[in-house]
Amino acid sequence: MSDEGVKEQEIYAQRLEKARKWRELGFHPYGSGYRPLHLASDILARHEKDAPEALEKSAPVYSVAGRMVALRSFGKAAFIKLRDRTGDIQVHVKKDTLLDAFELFKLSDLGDFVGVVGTLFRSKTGELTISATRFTPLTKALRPLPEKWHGLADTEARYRQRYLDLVANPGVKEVFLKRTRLVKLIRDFLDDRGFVEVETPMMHPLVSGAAARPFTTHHNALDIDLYMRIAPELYLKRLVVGGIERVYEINRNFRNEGISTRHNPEFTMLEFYQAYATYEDLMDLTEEMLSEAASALAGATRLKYGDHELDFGKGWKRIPMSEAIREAVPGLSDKDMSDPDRLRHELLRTRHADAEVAAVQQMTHGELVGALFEEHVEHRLTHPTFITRFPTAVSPLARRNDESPEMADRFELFVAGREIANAFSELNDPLDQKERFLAQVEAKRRGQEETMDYDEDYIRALEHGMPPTAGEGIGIDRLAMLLTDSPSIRDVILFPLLKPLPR
RNA sequence: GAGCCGCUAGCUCAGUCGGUAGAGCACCGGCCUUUUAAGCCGAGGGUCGGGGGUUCGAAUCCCCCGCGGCUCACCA
Repeated sequence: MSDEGVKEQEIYAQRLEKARKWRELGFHPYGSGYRPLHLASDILARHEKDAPEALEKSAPVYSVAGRMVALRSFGKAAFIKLRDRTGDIQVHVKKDTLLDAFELFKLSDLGDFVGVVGTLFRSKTGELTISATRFTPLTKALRPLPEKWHGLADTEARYRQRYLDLVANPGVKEVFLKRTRLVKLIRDFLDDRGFVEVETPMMHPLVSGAAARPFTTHHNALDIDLYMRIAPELYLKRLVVGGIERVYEINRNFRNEGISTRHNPEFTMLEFYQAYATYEDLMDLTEEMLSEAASALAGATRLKYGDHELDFGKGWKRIPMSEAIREAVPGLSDKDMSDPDRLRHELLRTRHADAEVAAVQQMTHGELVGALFEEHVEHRLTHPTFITRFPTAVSPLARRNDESPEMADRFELFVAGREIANAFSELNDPLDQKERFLAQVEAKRRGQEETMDYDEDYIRALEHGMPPTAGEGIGIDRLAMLLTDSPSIRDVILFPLLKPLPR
């Protein structure tokens, strides 16, 4: 506490002193067992239409408890606002009515938790208000709340001290409640369709399921290094092999990469797998699931996200990646798309730095297509759009297309210029999967960091037979961003990773 | 990892040309028994992110560092 200003220490000491006086008067400043009988929003709803005279006649008695979030004092009387989990309700305290208990009120501060019993009336301005006949101190807050009008604006403080952000900034709680409703809605949607929710390991002996750099950890008793999972994919597909034909998991993935407004090192992913389905079936399913989510959470299938208006109404565009690129880059013909040199030339028009040119020179055909897509198409996909037909080279777990084996039966869903979902018909041919793993191992040997390990047991599982299956991953945080109009992933993660403060 | 912007009282922010620190809220004291950011009077509160430099004099100009935000890169 040595880094605090003199004033904050003073406030702290003053409030400690008030807590001591509460004790003297027989009230534990950190007591327990107090049970309020009513909730703020229930009371307000029940008497919404009651006229002042009617209330005066019936004089209903209510008992509430909450944090004191506003205080307007007149010396021998005051209006305070109590906040419980449902909302705020105004309380009027008067010396005449409270008698000795008025002393308890005078020893309370903004931020304290108190319990109040009293009769409901309408104040002069018409607001439903409880006139306190009993006032019970419950918890003394030793530190002051942030400024009442502007709230807590400092972004870093908001993330580091989310508890204050939640108290001081209206709307923050709403965002997180919406996120919770989103997850519940997805669970219900999948459960209704016969999917089974499971939990698979977060600590993996191998790096698998995605192209990403992992966190490493260590198990002491076994004396082995483990990787925090970057994706649950291979475990979930083992379960399909085992007969859980529809399976899903909503859980954290960990990727040891940069942090940005769209990236947190740990993020929540929905992954689901459905036997006897194709990636095309999953486009239908995704469309249904997300348009339902949008209507339920945002109230409509059209919703505002930043400067965009997004239309989640059904009938989303489905367009092969190479076609999307040709639309965006007028000079490219269908034939050009299969000519790596032509694509390389196209990419070099915008990349001039030595390192960039060198990177382009090394790219495979599939990587060139991917790079062109990211450069010319991705950011323009505002409304939900399925991009299909990804190069097999960048889809090591996806099934080859029967007509063009160099392309995979895969799609990614883009909304507001961002990837929201990634899905494909699963590769269930163990021999092909073995080759793809070997190619990954070879890529790692060449120095590529984001590659998968060879997973022998997974091949073994496939050798026992996995039914034709399609699988999908949906980034829950990013979806929550869209549905809550949040500009940063940190606005939808309660405690995003921040650099620890020194000392 | 790179670029740009920011960091001043507990909170939200001013601070002019370089002249020695300000407001509102919060807090403390006084007045006030129907307020809605209550009001009126008074007081206290500062390592101006840290360090170094220029200068008679630095919150202000220069350099280094730290932390954060945004953009880019990597990625989902």
